[in-house]
Amino acid sequence: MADVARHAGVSTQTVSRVSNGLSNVEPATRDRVLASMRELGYRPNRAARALRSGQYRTIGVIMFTLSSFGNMRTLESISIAAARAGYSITLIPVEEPTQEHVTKAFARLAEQAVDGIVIVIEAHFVSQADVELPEGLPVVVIDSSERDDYPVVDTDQAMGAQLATQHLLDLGHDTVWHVAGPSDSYSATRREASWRATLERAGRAVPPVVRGDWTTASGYRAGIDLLQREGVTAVFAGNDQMALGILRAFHEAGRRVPDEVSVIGFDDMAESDSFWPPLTTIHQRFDVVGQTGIEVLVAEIEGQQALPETFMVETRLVVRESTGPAPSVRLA
Amino acid sequence: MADVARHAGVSTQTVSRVSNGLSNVEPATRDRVLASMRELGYRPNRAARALRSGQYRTIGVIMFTLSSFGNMRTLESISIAAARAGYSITLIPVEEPTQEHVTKAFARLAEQAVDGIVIVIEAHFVSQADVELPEGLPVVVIDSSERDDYPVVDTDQAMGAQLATQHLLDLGHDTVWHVAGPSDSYSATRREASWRATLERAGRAVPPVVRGDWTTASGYRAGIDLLQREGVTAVFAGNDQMALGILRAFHEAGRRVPDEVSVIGFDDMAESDSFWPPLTTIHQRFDVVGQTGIEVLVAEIEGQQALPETFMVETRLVVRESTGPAPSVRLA
DNA sequence: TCCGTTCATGTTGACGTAAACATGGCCACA
DNA sequence: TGTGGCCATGTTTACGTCAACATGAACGGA
Repeated sequence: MADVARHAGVSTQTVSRVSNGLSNVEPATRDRVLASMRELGYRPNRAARALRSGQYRTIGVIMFTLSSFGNMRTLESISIAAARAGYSITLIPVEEPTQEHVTKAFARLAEQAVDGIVIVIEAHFVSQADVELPEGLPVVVIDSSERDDYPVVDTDQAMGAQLATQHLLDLGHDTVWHVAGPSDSYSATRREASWRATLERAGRAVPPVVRGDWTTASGYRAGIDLLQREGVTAVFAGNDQMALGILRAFHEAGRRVPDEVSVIGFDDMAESDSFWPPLTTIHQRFDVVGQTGIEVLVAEIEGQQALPETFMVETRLVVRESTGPAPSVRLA
Repeated sequence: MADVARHAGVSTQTVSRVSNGLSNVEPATRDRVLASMRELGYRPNRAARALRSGQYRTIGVIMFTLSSFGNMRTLESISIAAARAGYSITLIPVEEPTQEHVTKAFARLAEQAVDGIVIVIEAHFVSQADVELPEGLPVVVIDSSERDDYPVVDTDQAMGAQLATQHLLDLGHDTVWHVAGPSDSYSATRREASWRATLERAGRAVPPVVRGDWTTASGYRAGIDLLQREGVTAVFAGNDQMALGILRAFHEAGRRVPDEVSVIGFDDMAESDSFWPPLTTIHQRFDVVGQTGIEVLVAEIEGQQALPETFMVETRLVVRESTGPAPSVRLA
């Protein structure tokens, strides 16, 4: 900066003003400084700027590494929304979904140079983690339980599960089986509870839950399990990957979808429309979730104390070809 | 820091020494300082540290937003490897794969506080982009053409395409059709060239290339195209997503896989083993690519000038159920 | 006992930037 | 013509940390 100032024949302060686009600089001076900056290849030093201003213009994102379609999409929209708001994204990965690694990740986070953080981690890990977030650091929590300490942005899981279950009931199925995600997952339990509530509200029998772990392999196992049960005509899978595994199990057994059994997923992965058959599913607006998260966080960083609040993002039913009328209805 | 020093009754320099784990501090003093740090909730200021040392301990990653399975996996392994090496990751997203957005992203990158950068972008965008990388900034390029200015880490695309093509020839197919990725993609053209070379080396006819754009939808269109051609018994898809689209087109037309036509993919997505039928494909070691990239970059940052060099990561054939003997062979 | 060495700890200054305050020229209005 | 105010620009200083040098106590060997 001093070099630029000397080269342009002005003071460093003037260079600083030009660099920050402040108003009160003579156009001629500004041009001279800009020319010198270009010529000397000047780049403002972020560290010095941050040290002086106390602002890093950086947001930390802590998440289970991009193992899932949803996380990946969320991260994508977070990073784009942050870039638009003039913030960088620092990624703090959690190597494995264990308490130990979550705690480690939060420790790394604590020594980061960030103005605020986005937490995209299963709630029970966060609460159990030996977390010492720097006081006063703005935080927003995504896809987790409601909290009274931080704002939360979440997909309306209950609405989605209800849409899925109701869709199948509307097609004439007596009841709907559910292949749920792991019981320690907040999303999984919310979807499961809403599925159950929807069945009960309709006065239907609630079949036992088949438990998976979000992977296609667990879906496949669940599918084999379901094949051995009587009267399974409709299955609501906790996510699209498990739905894919279920479809595979049904194919292998020669069980026709949707003629004999309907399958619905949750997420609407990019590939779901090309599954065989194309998967009826619940579309999640991960882009909206990420964007809203950043908006809330930036408001917290730049504005006043944001009130802890929960922002719900809607879901939408996408009907494709893996769901159809119940077999008995068809016969009638 | 001054508060901690006062509280512990030492100088700030001693606090600094404790904070950095330097050797020459009396154990009793160290404990006293640590206690004060804890009590006052002291966190070292990264900006000041970076300003003083000239090191940010941060690596920038510029990539087309996590649109593809491969990018996502690569980013995952990059972030974990970086964390292990004591570096943070700053993500610089490219909103859309256009020249304009790539240039914008590089502009943002230039004002980042990073010690080095990983470029995960199609080569032709990088060369055409109006890129002014800060001089002397260590760089590693992933999944791109060889360069003489920066080290490159790349999957051995040629080997993978050869494995795929040869696998189908070995099964008795007369030739192998190819659904390629976009012609401006470096990976796509390398796979295509290797497929062609393998066929020619075996003295087989080289069918016209069917062009896709990596998406399942384009694979579906390619599949419909292939259905109208004569003598298609083996298809090598440029990636698993297009393979999925092809499978769907074949299913809809009642063409049996692999009895009537074999399909092989490239990537080995997490879901590929649950496609119907489970997809034979080429497994890419994205984890190794990311990890190697960070190793090379960190060596460049911390060590001497790394010689520009290309690191090849091997691929591997994963045989599942979407490929089988050629129909004519079966009849014989 | 004296001097040199070692080691724990303290003092000073600089990294690059920008806020706060200072300066001096110019213009408008009385 | 004098005076007050505005505006472009300059000067000073502090942000938090750590390298370099300074200090002084303790200890060992002659």
